[in-house]
Amino acid sequence: MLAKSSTELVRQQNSALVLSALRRHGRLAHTEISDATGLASATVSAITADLERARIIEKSEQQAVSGRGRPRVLFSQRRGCGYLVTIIISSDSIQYSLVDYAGTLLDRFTEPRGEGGTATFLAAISAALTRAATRSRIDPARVLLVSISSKGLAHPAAPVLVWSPVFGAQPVDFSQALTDGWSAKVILNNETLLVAGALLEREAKRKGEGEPVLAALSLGHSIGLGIARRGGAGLPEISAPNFGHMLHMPDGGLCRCGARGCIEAYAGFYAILRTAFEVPMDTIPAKFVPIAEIDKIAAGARQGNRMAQLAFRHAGVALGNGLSRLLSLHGHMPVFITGPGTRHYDLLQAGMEEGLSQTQVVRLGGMPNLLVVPDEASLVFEGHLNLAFSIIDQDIIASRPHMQAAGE
Amino acid sequence: MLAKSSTELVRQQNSALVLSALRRHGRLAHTEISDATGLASATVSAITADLERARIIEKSEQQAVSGRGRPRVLFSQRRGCGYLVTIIISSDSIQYSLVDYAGTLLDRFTEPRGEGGTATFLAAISAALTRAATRSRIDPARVLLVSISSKGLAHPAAPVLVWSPVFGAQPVDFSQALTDGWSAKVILNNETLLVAGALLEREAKRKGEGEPVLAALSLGHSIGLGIARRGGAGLPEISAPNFGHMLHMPDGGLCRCGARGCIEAYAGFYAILRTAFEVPMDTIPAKFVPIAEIDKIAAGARQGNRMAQLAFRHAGVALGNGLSRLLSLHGHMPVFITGPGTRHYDLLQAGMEEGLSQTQVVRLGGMPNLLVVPDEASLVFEGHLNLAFSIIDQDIIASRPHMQAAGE
DNA sequence: TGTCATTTCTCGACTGTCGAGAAAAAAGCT
DNA sequence: AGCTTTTTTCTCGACAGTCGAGAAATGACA
Repeated sequence: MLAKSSTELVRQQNSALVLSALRRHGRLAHTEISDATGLASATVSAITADLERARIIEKSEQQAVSGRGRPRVLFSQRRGCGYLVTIIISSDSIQYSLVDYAGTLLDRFTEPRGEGGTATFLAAISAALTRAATRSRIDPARVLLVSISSKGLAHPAAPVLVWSPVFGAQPVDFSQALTDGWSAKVILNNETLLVAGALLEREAKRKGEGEPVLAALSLGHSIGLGIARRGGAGLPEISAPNFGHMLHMPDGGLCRCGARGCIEAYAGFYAILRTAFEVPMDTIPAKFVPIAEIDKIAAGARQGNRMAQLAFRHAGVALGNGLSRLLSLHGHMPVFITGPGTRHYDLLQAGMEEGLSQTQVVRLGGMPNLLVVPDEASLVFEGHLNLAFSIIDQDIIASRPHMQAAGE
Repeated sequence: MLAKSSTELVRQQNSALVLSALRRHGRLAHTEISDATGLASATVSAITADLERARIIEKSEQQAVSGRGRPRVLFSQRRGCGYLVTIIISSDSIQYSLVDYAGTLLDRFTEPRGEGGTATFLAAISAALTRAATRSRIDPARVLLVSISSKGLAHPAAPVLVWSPVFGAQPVDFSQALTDGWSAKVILNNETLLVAGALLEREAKRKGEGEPVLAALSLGHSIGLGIARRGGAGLPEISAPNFGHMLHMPDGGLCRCGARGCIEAYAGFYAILRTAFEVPMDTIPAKFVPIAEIDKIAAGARQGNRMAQLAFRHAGVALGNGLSRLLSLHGHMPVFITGPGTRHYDLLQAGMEEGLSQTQVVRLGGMPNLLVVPDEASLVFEGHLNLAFSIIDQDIIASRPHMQAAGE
């Protein structure tokens, strides 16, 4: 059933519009907000007055010199309105970032990922969270959101890691990482999903609207994929398919996940290693492969080593076949390739194109655009900020029963 | 960018809500509308008055006897408000249905699908359309929508068949089927997409809300798949992946589409025939296989014929592998199986489960629910009506600049 | 014939957007 | 210095929409 609408929802929607304009462009004057949102000047006045009264935005100190005329008054988010913590979990370390409501980074530190089970893992995160808050003298209750990303499969609704390279099928419930005094909402997303979201936003900024849909493919020890789509209402929809463990080849090579024939079992770093050294395909894969090892194989391949070349070719074909299936099931879209594996994209490319070219969608719609974007780390953080602040803004607006007097 | 909102959009949204309630339940009284939509009684009064003035709905003649109290006044769509034509294209025939705005079937006839190219094909449709209109003495200008379905790949935006079993990659633009005097919008959708939409609606009616997402799989000469999802705003999102021609096996059997290794080349009727009779896999597939032929093979399989059994098993594995990839890329969901091929589901089932069981998503999330729903034809028509009327209602509401006086 | 139960309709309060013009405030000009 | 110009912000009244409460309508029932 559809949802009913009312005048109050109109105000909510338009307030969200103003906040998102502020997010996208940072510090805007009254007229600029009006231009960016399409709202009438009078409406912008009403909304900014409300938001200012509610201490969500504030008139900026520094005024933009605009030449003649009445000087502009710039609005921006009130920094102290709330805080965000992002946690980026990678195979060997965990990076914590504390960000204020205006989007500026206040603190960042990285801790090695310890040994042990999920309990000690969660305890370590819990401790790090408290450390982050106390170090910047911030009351944990004022942290509105903790945004976590990891490789692996996240539960669609709850902040639970359903499968991960490290803990396997043992679920990790991150909501347990919040101790007393914390009231933040916790979200967990696949890392490459955030990359896709960030790329969609970047493209939209670069050229008006940009791609309506795109995929991000992360190449590394494991294989990740995210899809971002500009939905009907204008807000982006992002999803993280389980691409790395999609079936590539029935009864194929053994994968870390325990299944056989996953894409990752052909295109992950450990798989490239396995093929290059002619280790049997049913060998339990290496837990961790230093990137230097892969670089060595790549160097060999570039110098003519047949098995090394074959390893990359097989990886490319697995990726290409997988992408062809992606296009079959999700429609045509450009693919942005990122992650440490992009260093050896030259060795993968031919195989990928071979793996793609056979399917009907590619024969009809042509080869998809394959673009390499090496700097994965900044994309992940960008994706965190995009997603987290859109949720925070939404929550803040929705949680105010009636704007009315908030006192001054 | 988000869209701005305004009070007028609120009215549009709520009018649509009222109309959709009327669609779903048929003939409703003031209070019932209020209950179904959640709108205040006064609001329902305002909206129904508007819609009545605009001659979109009308007070029904027959009154429901409700016991004591002021008698209820039932509203329903005004039949003459507009008309809908649905065209269901199958491999050997084309079925035309004329439906009035209230959803009642006025006329239906089926014509054999002639020989010849796209031009004669379109001309035949054009002629049939005019015939449908004149036979019921309806001005073609009052047909608001022509909703077409076919197997194959439809263009996401325009009513163009990008690939079809009959015409191959030669595009068919159905908007050319409208001659002078017709002003209807034309939409084209994959047949199985409509099935998925109909199933989603059925499930929602059966139990509150029902499945949030489901897939429909159609088994026949070709293989079709549709996905229906209850979206964030409550309105269903449906999509038709190119499942039948997704890659099953690299360098595999030759498919009708010209590619190799498509799922259809293993699970379509012609593929079952090919395997059962041990015809080489690179043989150009049969244009058309009578269902009796498949029934014969199935009977043989049930009596122990090894090759016949193998044919169905291979088909099942291809479908199962394909579905496992669907779940990997779209998340877990139940699969409703329909089409003439369901008659032999008993022979396919084991292979499908084998093909599904290997992948990580299935190992983690369990085997998806596989449900057989044989009556495909009524699902297709139901899907046409659901989709068409939601579009028609939307258009009607949006196209009225300002309700105001519409005269009496 | 009068009362009752139930539904529909109407009124006033409230919230929201919009366009137009008034007010503000700095730069430029004489 | 004082006036004009220019640009931005603010304010006011008109208009559209929803909602709750209560009035009006109307057939059933005693």
